[in-house]
Amino acid sequence: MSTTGYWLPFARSHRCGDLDASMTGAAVRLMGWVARVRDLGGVRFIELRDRYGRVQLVVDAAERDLDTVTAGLRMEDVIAVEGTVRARPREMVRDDTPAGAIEVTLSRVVVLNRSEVIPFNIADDVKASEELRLKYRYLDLRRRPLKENIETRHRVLLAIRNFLSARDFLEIETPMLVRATPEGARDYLVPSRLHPGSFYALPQSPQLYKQILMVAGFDRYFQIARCLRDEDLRADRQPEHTQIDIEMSFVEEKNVFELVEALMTEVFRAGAGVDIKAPFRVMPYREAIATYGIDKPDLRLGMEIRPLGDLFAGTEFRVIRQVLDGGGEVRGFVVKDGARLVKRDVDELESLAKAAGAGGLLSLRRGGARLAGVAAKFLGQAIETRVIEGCGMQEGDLLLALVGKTPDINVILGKLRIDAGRRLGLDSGDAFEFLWVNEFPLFERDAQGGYAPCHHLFSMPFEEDIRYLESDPLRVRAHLYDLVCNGMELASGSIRIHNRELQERVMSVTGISKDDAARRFGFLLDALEYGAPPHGGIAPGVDRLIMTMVGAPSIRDVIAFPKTQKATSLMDDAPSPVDPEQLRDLHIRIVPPQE
RNA sequence: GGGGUCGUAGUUCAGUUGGUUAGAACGCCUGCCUGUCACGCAGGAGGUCGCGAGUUCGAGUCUCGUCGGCCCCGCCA
Repeated sequence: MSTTGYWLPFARSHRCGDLDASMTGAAVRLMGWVARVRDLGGVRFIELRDRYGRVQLVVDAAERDLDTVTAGLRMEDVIAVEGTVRARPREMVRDDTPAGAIEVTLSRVVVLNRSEVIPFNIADDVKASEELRLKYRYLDLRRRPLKENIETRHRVLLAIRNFLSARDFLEIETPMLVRATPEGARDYLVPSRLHPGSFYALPQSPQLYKQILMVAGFDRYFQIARCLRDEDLRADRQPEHTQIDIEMSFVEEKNVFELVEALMTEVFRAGAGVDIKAPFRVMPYREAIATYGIDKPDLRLGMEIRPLGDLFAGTEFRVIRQVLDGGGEVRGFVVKDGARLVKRDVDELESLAKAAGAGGLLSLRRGGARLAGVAAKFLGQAIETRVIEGCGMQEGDLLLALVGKTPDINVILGKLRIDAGRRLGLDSGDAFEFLWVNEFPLFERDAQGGYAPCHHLFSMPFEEDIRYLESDPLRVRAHLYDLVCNGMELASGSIRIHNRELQERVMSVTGISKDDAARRFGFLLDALEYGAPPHGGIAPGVDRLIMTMVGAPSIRDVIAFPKTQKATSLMDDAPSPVDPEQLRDLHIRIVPPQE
């Protein structure tokens, strides 16, 4: 009988993960990778691993042929084995794995393929650098934590398709080669061979197409859509990400909320086996900024930011008095049991505040009936009592506060709050705190002093704010909403504009003339004139959803083949130079970067 | 575009004020070992100190540049 070969010697009867004590006595044919070899001389143990689990194989040295074949085995060799499941001797039973009570005695071993000496161990807690792991991604993906993330991702995508399909949503594919859009994120461009000098873009999102699908009468659409943006990367940003693109006709904001709440409930059950609480809390943008200094607050942290001016009123402390007299504010938040923050933590928080533009950081700790801290001696018992009571400070609680102008100090306080929460470990744990943030402004100031869409151009303004479109654009709120979970923006959507005239007015606020609009978005504007129904939608990001669900620190942990921070793939070495002939076909000449 | 940080055997790391032949653990190879499960024991091989300049009698160590990984700001979802 052959002991090596590329062709399967027999059919697989079970997976390693199928075996447990109930299988004792069964004849099995397994295939998988050698995870470990323990050679005791007279007996050799081999741990066999496949996608489903691990099982221990046993070879007795007296079995000469088997001994010879297995003596040469190395980690990650691929083998096929035939054998019998038997109970382990009582004192050898392990209860940390399903197959811990049994082992397989072999009658045949075939080496299907050898492995080179592996560059790093296939262990749950890998020690190798991420650089190495990305180069050998196929080995990294054999590790259980990464494998389980990919499995979770599959279950989530399946649950999404089932959920939406059961509610009459149609999955419709939109093009990958689309028209370039200069505003918003930078496009990935694709040169056209048939049209020298012209380019397609890879889609940043299917936004325009899904709106046009609404005009086409597909009143419930979804797509598991890949979206591509040529922007710099972060721990939660990749050049291509996947979103669940959803659009509906004849709906209001609350209908979208209800749908997504039901979807998330289903998805967290399928993906993580967790029951989440719905409906989610809803908070206007203005309140999120005022209370948390950020539009995607992590509610797990608590520590709401509050105005403190009244509590400090009448203080002789110059730093505070001058700001209050000058129309500024004192704002801050209470760190529960802030004694857990040591002096170095507080010093680093102050550095963070100063780096963000604050003059300094007020830190006051309650000790008995008094406050302790650099500023405390300028306050006096009366004000200290007022602050302790007004903020509800318990023994050991720490008040962190800034003085200055809002919203500046609020944004800085928001950063301090997150940093303090991280130092206290409040951002870990298995809770999921969902939150809708809505009533976003339609516009924000852009770098040139003009107006840019806060989100995108197509969101419907509040009816009562439309009159400020031209006179005071920043005052215009829109039916724009984000779904936030644990400080992560999980989804973003809006009710869209379905009227050409209004759409053109909004565009013109951002500096897009009617002619520009017609040239660049003419197909959408035209479509709006042929019975476009009121519609709206949302797009939850799959990668961030899985990250949040499994607690992954990096988006790379939930994508099979991710890019590095410089947007390269270390495994296949993309991007790469191409042959001159390919460039000639595309009518492209390379201009080397200037020195 | 900017800031921070890391880069030394296959891997993870140590390496003193710049000084003889750059170490350890795991992995790998050889031998021994019949109940291991991070098996154990003995021995061995294995290095362009990311790359390039510079300073110096002498550079893993100091300086400059450069490449790459990661985190952050800008940007972006």
